[in-house]
Amino acid sequence: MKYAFERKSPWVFELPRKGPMQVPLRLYTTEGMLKQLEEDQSIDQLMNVASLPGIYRYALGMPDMHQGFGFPIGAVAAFDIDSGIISPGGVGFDINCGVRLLRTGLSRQAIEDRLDELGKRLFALVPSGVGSTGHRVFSKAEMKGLLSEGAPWIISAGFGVPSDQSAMESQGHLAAADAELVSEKAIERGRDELGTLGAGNHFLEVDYIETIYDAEYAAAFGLREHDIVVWIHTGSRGLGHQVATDFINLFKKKMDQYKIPLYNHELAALPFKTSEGRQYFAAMSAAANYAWVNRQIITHQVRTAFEQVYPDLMAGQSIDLIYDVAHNIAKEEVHDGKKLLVHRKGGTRAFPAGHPELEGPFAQYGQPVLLPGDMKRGSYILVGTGASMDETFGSTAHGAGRRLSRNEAVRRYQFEDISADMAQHHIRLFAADKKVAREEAPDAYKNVDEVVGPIVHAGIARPVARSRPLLVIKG
DNA sequence: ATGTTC
Repeated sequence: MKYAFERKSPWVFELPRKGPMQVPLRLYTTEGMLKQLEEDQSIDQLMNVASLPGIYRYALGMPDMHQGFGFPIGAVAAFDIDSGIISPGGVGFDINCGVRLLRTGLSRQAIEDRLDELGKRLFALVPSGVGSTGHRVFSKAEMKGLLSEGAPWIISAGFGVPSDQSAMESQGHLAAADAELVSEKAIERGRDELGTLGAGNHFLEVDYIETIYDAEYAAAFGLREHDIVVWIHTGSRGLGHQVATDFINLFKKKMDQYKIPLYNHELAALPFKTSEGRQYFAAMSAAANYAWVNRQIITHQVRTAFEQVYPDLMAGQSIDLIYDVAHNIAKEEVHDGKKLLVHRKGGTRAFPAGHPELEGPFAQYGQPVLLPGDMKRGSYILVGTGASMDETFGSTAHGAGRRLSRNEAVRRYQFEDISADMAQHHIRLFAADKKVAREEAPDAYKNVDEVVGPIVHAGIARPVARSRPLLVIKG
């Protein structure tokens, strides 16, 4: 073992602070997955995060952790609001990359005969792939509106129903957003990309509920065995990427001035309470609003596809949003009675019942935690717990997490083999780009069952249900 | 992740 981790429990491993580290690292994982982490730079990256000013308690790694830009993916770090930093690399390039889950109320058996047609309609109505553009271009004035207001803006424009908004983290908008701090270049990149999936790990999936782990919570979230659900995973596209690029460049220039140590050239950070820190937070919030609008337009397109393909079944039937989570974001939250800036980079909020930020049924049950796996082995729906508030700043993992780099996956897997293997499992794959599909080969990811293990055993989320794919649309 | 090397 290259690092001197102490085993706090079978699922929690701690690396004591040393050198410039202000706090220890704490990893929620297994012995086996911890060993794999030594093959990339993610532990060193998390040690750098633990060395940043104002970090509170520990730097957290989730079981899906792997190497990212400056800051690992599958990591959570909270900083004192007054003395701590904010880091664009701690949010990620795809600001408010996130996941939403829809329930259709239709059974697997009912939709099976027209699945191919559904796949084709979804593939046509939801543009995917690098550089994909949407069905309409938004004006600059419209961009300012949606960047400021988020999901409510696009729902008012007719894409969705008011009840959608109450099933979104932060109700689909961050009030700190300031559209004036999003560069012209970022706005220009974003005007024609709304309603598009993008590439990489982004996807649209039609799944069926395979297993219910908790009948009461499944019923509360409207999940029934064999029912069809739709997963949407995408973010803020080129706009968010441009905001991240703009502010990483600005931050790098200013670090010396604010005397923030640069442990790695990718890990730019500035005090939150500086004009630059606040500016990034306001621009990040606007990009987060854009991502919620993006997922909302895609939701509208999914509803349209189901209505077109199944007009008979959809008569009197609505497709409802179960929940929408952000997994690349920084938010002001209160933990241990302290105001903190929580960075979740590939981390899902997992607030429990009774949390003051939750409303409606979620106040009673806790928020749904949406944890997608790879495109063959399916995904989990969990629920937030009190232990996540006590231990992980109300957070858990965000997905299976990569096991292999994109390049390594392309070297190992051929498109035809992936497609044939998925067909064997009765999964139809619609891929905009064969190379991207090879990067996303199921075996390039950790086994989602193995990733969920430490979460469930440590109690930082509770399992509610598991779904398996039938149709996969990939960028 | 990304108008996939501004």
